[in-house]
Amino acid sequence: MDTPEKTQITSPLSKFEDSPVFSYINSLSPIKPVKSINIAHTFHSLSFASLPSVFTSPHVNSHKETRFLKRHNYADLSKPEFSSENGNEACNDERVAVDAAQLYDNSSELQESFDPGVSIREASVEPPGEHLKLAIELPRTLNYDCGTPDSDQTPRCGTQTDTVSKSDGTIASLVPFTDVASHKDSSEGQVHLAGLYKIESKKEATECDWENFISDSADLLIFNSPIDAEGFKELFQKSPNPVVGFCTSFSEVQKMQTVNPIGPGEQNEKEDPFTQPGETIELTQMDPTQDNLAANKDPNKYIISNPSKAVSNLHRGMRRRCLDFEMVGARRKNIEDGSSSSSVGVQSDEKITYKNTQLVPFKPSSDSSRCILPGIGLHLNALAINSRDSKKIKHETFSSSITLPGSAASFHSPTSGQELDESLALASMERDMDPSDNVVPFVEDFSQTSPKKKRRRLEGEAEACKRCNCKKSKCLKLYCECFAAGVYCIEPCACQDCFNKPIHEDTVLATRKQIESRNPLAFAPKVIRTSEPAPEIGDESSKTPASARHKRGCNCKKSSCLKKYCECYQGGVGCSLNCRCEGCKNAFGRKDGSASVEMEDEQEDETEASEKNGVDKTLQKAEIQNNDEQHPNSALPKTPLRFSRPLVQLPYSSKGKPPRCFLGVGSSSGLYTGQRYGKPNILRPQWKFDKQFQNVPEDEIPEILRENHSPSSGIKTSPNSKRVSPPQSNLGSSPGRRSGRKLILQSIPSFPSLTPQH
DNA sequence: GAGTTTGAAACT
DNA sequence: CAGTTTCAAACTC
Repeated sequence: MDTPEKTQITSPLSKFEDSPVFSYINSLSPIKPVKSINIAHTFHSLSFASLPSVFTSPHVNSHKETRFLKRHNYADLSKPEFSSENGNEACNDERVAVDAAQLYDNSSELQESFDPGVSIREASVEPPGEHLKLAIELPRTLNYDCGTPDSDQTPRCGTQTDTVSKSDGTIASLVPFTDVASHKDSSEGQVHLAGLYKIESKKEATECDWENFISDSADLLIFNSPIDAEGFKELFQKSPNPVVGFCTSFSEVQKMQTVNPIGPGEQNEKEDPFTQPGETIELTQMDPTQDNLAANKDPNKYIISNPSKAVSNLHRGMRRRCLDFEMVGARRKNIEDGSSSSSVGVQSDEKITYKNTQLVPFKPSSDSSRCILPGIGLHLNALAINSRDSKKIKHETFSSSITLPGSAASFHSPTSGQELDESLALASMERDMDPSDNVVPFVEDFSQTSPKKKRRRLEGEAEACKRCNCKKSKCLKLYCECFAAGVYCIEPCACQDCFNKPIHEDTVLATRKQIESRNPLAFAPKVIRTSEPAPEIGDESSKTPASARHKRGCNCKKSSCLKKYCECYQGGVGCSLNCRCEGCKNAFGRKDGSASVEMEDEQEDETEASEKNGVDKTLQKAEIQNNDEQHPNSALPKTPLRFSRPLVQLPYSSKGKPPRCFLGVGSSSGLYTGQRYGKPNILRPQWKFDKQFQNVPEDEIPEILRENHSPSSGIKTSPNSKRVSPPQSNLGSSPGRRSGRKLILQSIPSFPSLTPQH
């Protein structure tokens, strides 16, 4: 502990322990000093362990060591009994370790003190090196954590945490805890983790009822991130070392539950910056047996150990714009930063979980950008992972996660990618977007490796989300579909040097602002829809078939507006006067207004349904005419994304691409910001949803649109836009003017955008 | 899957 | 504001 208080306290304590008086007292007390305890491996030992922790003297260190030793011992010792007891001890040891960490300032002292106690136990079983190593590392890590203001000391250490957190403030607090612990292992769990507590009790009953434990823990874990939980499960199940003592496993489990990918040893290594390289090396060498430690030698790796890998993979998988919990993200961030505390950090996670289970849905944190959706699974935005990496990860695990609000956990089963896709799709389908929801669930296809393939695949499927393939734009320009849609790039994206990721949030937002400064409507939906038939839209537009129009109009020269090159066509809208296209043959409506399939339908139907139908018809016709990819709305029913809301309602089919999965984004900037921005505006990705006309009942119309802006008005506002001015500007200009007709930006209202958040 | 075409976006 | 370049999607083979 960096804190002087601790050090002060510790030193006296250590002195006290060292003092003959202390030894004398120990001899008198029914409880024997840790050393003796260690030998006995009995509950008493546990209680003792707690005591030393209080004192923070070398005993503490010994305990730490013992903990690790215990692990090994367990490994060596197949006996369940020992394991259970040891586990208890281990827990105690951990606590002790924590305490020691606080005291750790004098690492040398710890080591020294540590040696004797440890030697007794360990001598037989393990090489002292490990213990020393562990002891050293732990205290360091702990110290580190303590030093960091942010570090969640309490949460980090499941049972241990309590002691740790308390220790920060006062050592005394530790004492009671230790006492409790001494009585029962479970006591620790009680203090901090109810869920854990159960587990511990189970331990006693059976050494390794891991599955049960996992299942139990899973519940707890789910809230944090279902993925993690599963990952943990996998870890446990897969754990190559059955040997791992119960205690060890338990502690690990806790850590794992906490979502900390890094195992204890690993964590230590990460924290290594504090540790001296030489020491660490020695220790690792000392313990060749410990896979985790050895593997973890690489400080750069988040997770080395097998179990940790699974977890890490899972986390990596969750990449997308949305984060499960900020907490998680924060944690990860911390980890990345190196600030993350070791095992302690993990434990903290646990704590958070059980405490915050409620929180899970969503935290509006400062980091909000990451967390878009409440309850949405988080993609480790915090972790800056290259899309490439993610791809790699995919193979191992479902790289991308779907962030479904609420139930993310359910979806994150470590199943095959297809299953995930399906589950995701289902989830998305099941999940209706609440008007309040900022985020729109997006589903991604994990199975596909190449973006194109994915895209195509998804195209067929209404659900698919778009993925970009940017190579030079860094996904920070409107060229990038993801960026344009206001969403972060995700694993499936094949982009290179992508900056459109949560890690680069600042850059993304800055760029976004910059672009908006140039063109306020840059992120506005490209297609504007009118509730009523086109007449409003433009002079000619009135003739145009589609109720919706492209805000800027197209500029097609060669495609005759019959291919997706044409944004109007792509959006399923007819060309309007604003269009400068040549040889327009837009199936949805020619610029000259000649071909309007929809006109009739639209005129008749102002209602959503009617409009939709019209759209569908138009689309169908278009297909017929063009033989293009587009499918009529028929896809709609299939679309997983069908949202209760209008946003999603539009048939994606019109576009070859399914609407991209987007996170709900509030204002234009909002996509990235997500909830931060406060208003749960309906966000639509301009994206392809926009393009498709959506008839949105007024009710459904985003507040922004309703309240303020007639869409048209918004359009007009664009100062810069040459094109920006909507062709329908006439329409838009007067919201009230035309009977009830409303022009609505399908996509998220970008206008209020950027500013609100920051 | 690679290469071409296309038009929007960005730049000058 | 117009012209040019850049870019990535759409498309073709």
